[in-house]
Amino acid sequence: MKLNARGLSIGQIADRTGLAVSAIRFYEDQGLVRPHRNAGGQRRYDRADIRRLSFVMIAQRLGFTLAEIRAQFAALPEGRTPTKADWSKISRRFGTELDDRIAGLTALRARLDKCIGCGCLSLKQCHLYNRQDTAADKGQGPRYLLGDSPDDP
Amino acid sequence: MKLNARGLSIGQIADRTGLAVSAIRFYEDQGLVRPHRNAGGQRRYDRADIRRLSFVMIAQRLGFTLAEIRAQFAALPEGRTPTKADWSKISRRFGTELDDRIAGLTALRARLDKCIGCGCLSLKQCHLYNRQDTAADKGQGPRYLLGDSPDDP
DNA sequence: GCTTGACCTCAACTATGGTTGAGGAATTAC
DNA sequence: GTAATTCCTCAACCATAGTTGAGGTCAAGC
Repeated sequence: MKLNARGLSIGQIADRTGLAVSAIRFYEDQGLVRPHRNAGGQRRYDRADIRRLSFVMIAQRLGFTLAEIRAQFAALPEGRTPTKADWSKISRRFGTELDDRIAGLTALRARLDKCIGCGCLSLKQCHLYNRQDTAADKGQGPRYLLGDSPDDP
Repeated sequence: MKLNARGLSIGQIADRTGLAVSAIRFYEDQGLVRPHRNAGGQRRYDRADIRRLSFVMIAQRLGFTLAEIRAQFAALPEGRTPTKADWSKISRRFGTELDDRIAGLTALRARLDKCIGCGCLSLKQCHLYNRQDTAADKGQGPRYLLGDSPDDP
């Protein structure tokens, strides 16, 4: 095996990360990784790119979209290889965001419980669906979502 | 306005639920609601369908896919209109499932914290990605996901 | 009875997150 | 030096969750 003229091939990266070659190319399209090219036009990756791609996998597992991950990656340094401190900072951001999401889900879960317990299914205004911060709510009054009409059985 | 010859039109259902007409038709394609047709071939809905569709909206908000919602709806009675008890039973199922998801996310969040704290970013075996119940894991040994090589800085 | 609005089907298009395959070029192995 | 891999780009396709528009029909108001 040759030394690849400095850098790992996409297949080697795929083996190291467990990602499919097609997924790695796709992530490049999405601006998540920027390999350089060798004389023949083939992609060559740094070792640091393995970390970058692994981080993508983890963040996806945590429920983040590629666009969100790309946005967070904007905080990584441009000129130099990210340090452990850079990665820790990003990890903490994801952690905070994840906390918010868990809190949101927990609140939603509590509302569901209230609905089950109080017969909300026939209430005029559903605790679960009204006055939420959904984009669709903007400019609209409360809707009768779980009740057919005010006195429905 | 005529009485619609027993049943609500799709436009009336859209007004009551806040859903787009196109979405309601799509949910029918997905097997989530089964309106009957009048003599002219137009869809006519029962009042109970409003509840059904509202439940779809709520379950989606809770993070469930249409396929999952359809699967849960299989527990609703075939011949008769679902009672409040039927809906409560389904709500509790979603609640339990939601609890599991929140617990899963919380566990993941804890692993992320461990990674941040212990310098996991350079560990051989990442707590966040190894030995998970992911389909991709099957038949494969542990991978060096967040570490480039055993002694990488 | 006719016009207007609501409804019909079907196909195409949106975004997200990729995979698959065609046809060809580069690299590696022997 | 040649054969086997691996890689390249580009286009098409998968699922999920719908929206949009074309072309045509049905229902309701006056």
